[in-house]
Amino acid sequence: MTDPAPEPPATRRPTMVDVAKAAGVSLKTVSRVANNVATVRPELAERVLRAMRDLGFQRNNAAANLRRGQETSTIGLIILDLANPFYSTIAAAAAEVTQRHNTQLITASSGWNPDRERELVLDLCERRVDALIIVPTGDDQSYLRAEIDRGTPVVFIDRPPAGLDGDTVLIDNRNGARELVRRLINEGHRGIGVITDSLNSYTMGERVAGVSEELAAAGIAEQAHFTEVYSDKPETAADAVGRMLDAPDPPSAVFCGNNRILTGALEELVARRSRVRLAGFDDFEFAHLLPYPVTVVGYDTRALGRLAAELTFQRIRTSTPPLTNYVVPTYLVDRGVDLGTRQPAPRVAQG
Amino acid sequence: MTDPAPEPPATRRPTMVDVAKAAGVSLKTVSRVANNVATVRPELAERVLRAMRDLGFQRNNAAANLRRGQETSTIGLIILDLANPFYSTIAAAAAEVTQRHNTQLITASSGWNPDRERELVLDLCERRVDALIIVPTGDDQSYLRAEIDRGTPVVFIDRPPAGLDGDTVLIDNRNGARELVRRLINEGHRGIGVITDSLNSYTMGERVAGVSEELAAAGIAEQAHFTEVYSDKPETAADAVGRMLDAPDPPSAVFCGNNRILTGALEELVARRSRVRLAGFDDFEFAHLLPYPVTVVGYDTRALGRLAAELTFQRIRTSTPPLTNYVVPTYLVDRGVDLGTRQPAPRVAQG
DNA sequence: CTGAAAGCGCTAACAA
DNA sequence: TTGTTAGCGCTTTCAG
Repeated sequence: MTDPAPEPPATRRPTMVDVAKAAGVSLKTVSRVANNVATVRPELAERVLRAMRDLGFQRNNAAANLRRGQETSTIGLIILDLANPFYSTIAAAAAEVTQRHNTQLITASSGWNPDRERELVLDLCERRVDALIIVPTGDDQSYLRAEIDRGTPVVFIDRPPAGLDGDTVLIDNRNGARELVRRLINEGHRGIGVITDSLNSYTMGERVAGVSEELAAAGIAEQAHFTEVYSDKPETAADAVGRMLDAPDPPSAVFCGNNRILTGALEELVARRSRVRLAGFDDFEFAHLLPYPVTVVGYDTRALGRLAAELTFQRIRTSTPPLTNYVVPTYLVDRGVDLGTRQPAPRVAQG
Repeated sequence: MTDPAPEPPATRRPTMVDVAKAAGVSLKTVSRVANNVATVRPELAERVLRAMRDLGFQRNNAAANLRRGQETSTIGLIILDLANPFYSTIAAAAAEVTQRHNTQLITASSGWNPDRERELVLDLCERRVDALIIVPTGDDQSYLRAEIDRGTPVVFIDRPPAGLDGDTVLIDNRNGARELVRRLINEGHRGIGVITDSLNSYTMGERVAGVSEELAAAGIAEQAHFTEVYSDKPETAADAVGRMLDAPDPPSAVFCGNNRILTGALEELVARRSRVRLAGFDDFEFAHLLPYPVTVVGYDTRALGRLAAELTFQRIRTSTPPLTNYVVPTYLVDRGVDLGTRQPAPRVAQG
């Protein structure tokens, strides 16, 4: 009357107990083999390995980590937007480092939303990531205090945290801006237009501060035209440049705070067949093919991700050393194609 | 003589037991509160929540999942290279969908290495991801059979798997190529140059097949010049175009298999101040600013990631429906700036 | 060298 | 409504 114990459903994953049964050894021996403990008789080990292969055994790492204490071999990376090449480059560089440490990276985008950032931090902490790398947004990261005290290394990247000290890896925005403006000044420009987006962000604030410092040093601060655009659509920047050029005392050079503004401005200059000097922040993949000569501030984006990840592993190893702050240097590059003065009205394809 | 039991070290994370003790309730009540089970007296729940806040409690999700069975709320995404905007766009779109499902995405790059792909799959399976989304590389994904049978949904993206059937989300490469070639033919071109990289990849194979079909349909297959380049450096493509144009019977139009080849070819055409018709695959962010008119085959890259992720959740919900194969359509777009014939020798900045 | 028992932090049964 | 007990799959004592 009693049926034999039904076989476990085909879908169930084999556990170490199953492997032990199949190999005719104890659970512990299987565990030892799985962890490459040397003190197992080769013959037994062989039998266990065979059983593992036959059953398609895959250790449940969550269970192993649970018992073992910590070390999930997972790091959380919170960036602003993975669709943005700047951040995806950072993510790729960081992933390359974590990969070498047999650690996976969980990359999530906060989308410039501080609440979302907090949610993500919480979620990642509940997954017990070994460390966090964060591009902070908003003006308060003090909520991380508790987590850091609990021993989770946190490294900030691209922007420093607010309301809290922490390890950082930043770009030398201020110096980059200064160098670029110095270059324009050396070329003889005096009336310089400056187009930025919201100065609320640390990044843009630093860049503008660099511009201002250099203009002040040259004593030509009053001849500058500062404009802030409130949308990252290229047309907005195009309009801004247009207005500058149509003003009574137009600038002979324009500094753009980032590459979106730069390309927007460029479209306007191309359309006007202008020869105004164009320069700005951020190098990018096809910048050398822009249809207008530009000088841009470049930097090693990959270094940001790489340094942050390396610093992270350093912290995982030995905690509570002094705060570390890396600064990635910038350099100037000439990009774009100088096609000279042209006759036909240029056509800019829909973009 | 007996010291009092030492307090747990400050670093230890509080568990539900700690919370229960602090709130003066049982472990299970804490668990219920943590899981929003409604049947807890509000007053007790309040006490528990307070204790949680005071202790800074964060549930250990690994432990919860372990006990609960499956569902780690994690999906694995294996792409070829996160640093490539095509793949990071896919990752971003997929992440957006998983985020809505309260699921984190672990994105890893195989770097076109089939062994690495297998390692990553194994690692992700040991983490018990709920599903896998894979851009396959190499010519054998049959090793995934066992995993799929065990119930892990696997969706393939951009390329179909080999040695195995599976859900796929692909681009309509063949038709895109056909349409573009048809356009060139309609414009009157007969001698068409075709530059591709290694035809070993599914993607390029499909594109070239589309080109060939259309050329054959027009009866001008013999007038075509096919060239395969073996490096993805732009100069290689530039050289290839150069050789085509210097040949006895140069093409009047050139079809490039991807955007790296397209930009490489473009550099050569700009340098020669050529007016050869240029066209190719892949639209990209700043394509509308290329200093040369081009027509490219575009497609909704985000749709790839989005559809794959959505399909994945569908599969997690209800397994073993029939195989699904999405095909993302393509379209033609005109890009680049037509600056007409120009006088000064163009300067292409270092790139 | 091997195994039995305990327990990581949590949830699912089953009482009370 | 609340608590008790068992146990997820694994590793860690500690005996054999």
